[in-house]
Amino acid sequence: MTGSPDWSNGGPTLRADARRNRDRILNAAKEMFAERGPDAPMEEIARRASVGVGTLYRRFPDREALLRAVTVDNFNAIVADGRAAVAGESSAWLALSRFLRHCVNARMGVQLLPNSERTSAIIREDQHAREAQHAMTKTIESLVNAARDEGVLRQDVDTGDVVVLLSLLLRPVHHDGPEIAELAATRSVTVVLDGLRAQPATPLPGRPLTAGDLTAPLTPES
Amino acid sequence: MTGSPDWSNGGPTLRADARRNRDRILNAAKEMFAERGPDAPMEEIARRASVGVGTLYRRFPDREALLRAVTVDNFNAIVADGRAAVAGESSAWLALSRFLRHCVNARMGVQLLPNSERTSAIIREDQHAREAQHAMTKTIESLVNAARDEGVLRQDVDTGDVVVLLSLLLRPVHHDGPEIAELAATRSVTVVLDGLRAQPATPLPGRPLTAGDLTAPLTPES
Amino acid sequence: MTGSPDWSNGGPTLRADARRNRDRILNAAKEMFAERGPDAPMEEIARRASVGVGTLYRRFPDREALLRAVTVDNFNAIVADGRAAVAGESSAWLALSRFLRHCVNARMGVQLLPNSERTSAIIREDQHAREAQHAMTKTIESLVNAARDEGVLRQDVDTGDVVVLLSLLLRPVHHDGPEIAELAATRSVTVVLDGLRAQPATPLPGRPLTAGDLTAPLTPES
Amino acid sequence: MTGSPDWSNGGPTLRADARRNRDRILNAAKEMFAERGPDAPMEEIARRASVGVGTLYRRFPDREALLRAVTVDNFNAIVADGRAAVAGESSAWLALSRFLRHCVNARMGVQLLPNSERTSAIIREDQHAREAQHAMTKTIESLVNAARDEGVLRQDVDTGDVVVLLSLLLRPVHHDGPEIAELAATRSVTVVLDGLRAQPATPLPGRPLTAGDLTAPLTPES
DNA sequence: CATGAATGAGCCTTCATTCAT
DNA sequence: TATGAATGAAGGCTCATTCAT
Repeated sequence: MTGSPDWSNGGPTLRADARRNRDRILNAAKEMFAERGPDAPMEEIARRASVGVGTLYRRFPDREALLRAVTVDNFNAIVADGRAAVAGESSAWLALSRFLRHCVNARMGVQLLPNSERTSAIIREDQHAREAQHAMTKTIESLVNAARDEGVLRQDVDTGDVVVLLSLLLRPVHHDGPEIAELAATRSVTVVLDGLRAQPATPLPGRPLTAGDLTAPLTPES
Repeated sequence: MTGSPDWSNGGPTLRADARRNRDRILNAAKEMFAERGPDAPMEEIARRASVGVGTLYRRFPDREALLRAVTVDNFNAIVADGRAAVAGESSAWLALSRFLRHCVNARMGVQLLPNSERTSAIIREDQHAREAQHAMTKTIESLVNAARDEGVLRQDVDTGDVVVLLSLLLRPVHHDGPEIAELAATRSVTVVLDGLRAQPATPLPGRPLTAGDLTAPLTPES
Repeated sequence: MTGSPDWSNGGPTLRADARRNRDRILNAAKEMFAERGPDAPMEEIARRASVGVGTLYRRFPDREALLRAVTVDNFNAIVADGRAAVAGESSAWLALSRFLRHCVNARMGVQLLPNSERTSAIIREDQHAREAQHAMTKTIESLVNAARDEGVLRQDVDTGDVVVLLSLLLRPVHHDGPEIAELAATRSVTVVLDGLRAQPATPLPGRPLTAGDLTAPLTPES
Repeated sequence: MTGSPDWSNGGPTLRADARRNRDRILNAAKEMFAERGPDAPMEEIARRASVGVGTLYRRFPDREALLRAVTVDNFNAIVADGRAAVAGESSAWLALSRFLRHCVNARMGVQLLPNSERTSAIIREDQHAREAQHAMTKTIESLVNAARDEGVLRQDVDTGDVVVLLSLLLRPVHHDGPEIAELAATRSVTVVLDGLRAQPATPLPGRPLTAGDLTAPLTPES
């Protein structure tokens, strides 16, 4: 949940308790998908949300719907992070950098991401998800453009490259303990950020990946 | 398959045709696991190997055994890559760099990796896998140490860090076409490699991750 | 609903609006059972009656109760048809004939009939239904007896035979369009009626089926 | 099963035991569908066939497939009955009459019939079923035409009318015991047959229903 | 009272594994 | 030994029924 207003999720305003259930389910699903992948048993998700399966299915007619909702919510969270980063930092590079670090720290363990096979399919077929993805891309795009214009981000990089790197950093990796996991995560982002700075040792091969290289165009209807 | 001699895989030397079957199955499994994850249906794996399920189960008593075999084979492949890199390059940094690039290009799409949750469990419980992982770690360790001693690899990095980054780079990401996939892969490694060079802009947080931080100690028996 | 007085249905006189709900539900159920069989989802029935499930369950404690009510109502409708036929026709044969035609036309598509397995069970166990069925049988019996006495209905036929044939004619049959359905229905009754006339070509096998052959005896209590 | 040769059912010749299982399942399904309708639990069907559910599903990928197979088999049985009737009787009317009686006696209790809603859908979408239905219609058509030409069957009747009446007669009706059931069945056919004879008292309304009125045209492919 | 949300039992279907051919 | 059939446990989903609002 991204603190988005009532009507952003379950259609026309839900009864208070129903709304609460919807949120619990969404959170449980997010965790479960992160831990055990997109095939995690529905019943376990329900159990973790302290809800009967029936309730889960009333809110999300099938697994696809649930995956869709989680995907959209993840995209929204990223957008929120991006905005917060811009608001809270003095330079574009610091904003971008804070943004990446925050995504990695916060979502450590999320498994439904930009660029998983399943996510692609979801986005391809769902208007809602397409919009959320578009918003996310736009957010990252403005972070990237600003940082590049500022001259700290290397010039041969574009939005798509950053999205790809973010995707990689968000993949759940298993570690033997929280301390190691924490270290691995923060050190990895740092290395990547250093690799993204100007004065690069190695020119990047090919051409910059743009936002459009990764996202389906946002069609009006469909 | 890594062209490793007979005895490295299926125990006591197999008859030629039996051996051929084992290999077909292993390859089919590798592809299948890469494409559809570690829960890919056994029957599909058998079909892709052009073999009956029965035959598959004769060779690998259950899914775990198959996963184990694929894991070991993947580790071995990495070792082979590492050795080839050392042999083929004039400096340690070039070797490390070629090694990472090669892993990423070759295994684009592999899904059973160092540091997936399942892989951890397999390694924890299988002597064979443990040895293969150990060999892999040793290989990477020597690449890393040499490159750092040489002064091109940043000093605040250790083997574990590189393993983690390699794990991330090996995650399968879905892209809309082979061209994008290719670009995304090579550009990502390049950014990471640049991030791994000396004269880093940002000191890495915490302490270097060592080989031991990521791998279970190699116990005599099990 | 057969315009029967208040007390014939929902027990002690219902408030006007409550009564209206009961009727809407009953009608919805009748249609639904006709179209999709006795297992039609309760929620759909409720929806068609423009009522919440809760309301449905307040009126009819479970599916059985609803089936019972529909069954009774169907029996009552048949009785009413029979009486109307007697009143409106000059000869007993014409009355019987009009009765059958009318049942078929009106109830084209009803699925809860005399002689479905489920109906049998309902009648066996419900005093109310038993009485309704008894009334229905009596009505048909008098039509049949009169027509036979008159000499137009063949002599080797009894009430049970007519009930069986009526049951068959009332089964819902699917047709590709309303015109075909209409033709099929009216032509079928006509053939059957011709088969029921005197001067039969073929003596009927066995013995006449009486009313009692088909209906449970009407026990005082239950 | 209609004693049809090996290859007429389960595709390329099945292993002997597999074939036996297929037949047991088909028979069990036929009985089950007859007794409890097309929603009868798959597990019960399997149990009655003394087979695991898995086996059932290996042979018939889903309920639809099973329904299809039973439908086709029922059509085939009717065709066989028709041919036997022609072969065994000296006049066309006797053949038609024996055909109807036999269908009714033999299939007393079958529930998947020409002209149930579900059957219509199956035929609409399955080439195989469409052919079987077509064969059935052809068979009945020749019986009907011959009998009408002979002058015993009433002239204002066509194939479609007979198919409709047969459909009605085949509906499963519940009776309190086998004796009553037997009587009801044979007496009903007899009445109908008498209604189908020439010198009808009542001209049939509308126009004769032809074969084409009831069956989808047999398209070359699908 | 009316409503619609929550619950959980039940049936459908898939697939890992075993076993007869 | 290779094959593919049979089995049954596990998980998806629906819907009858109960209960809080």
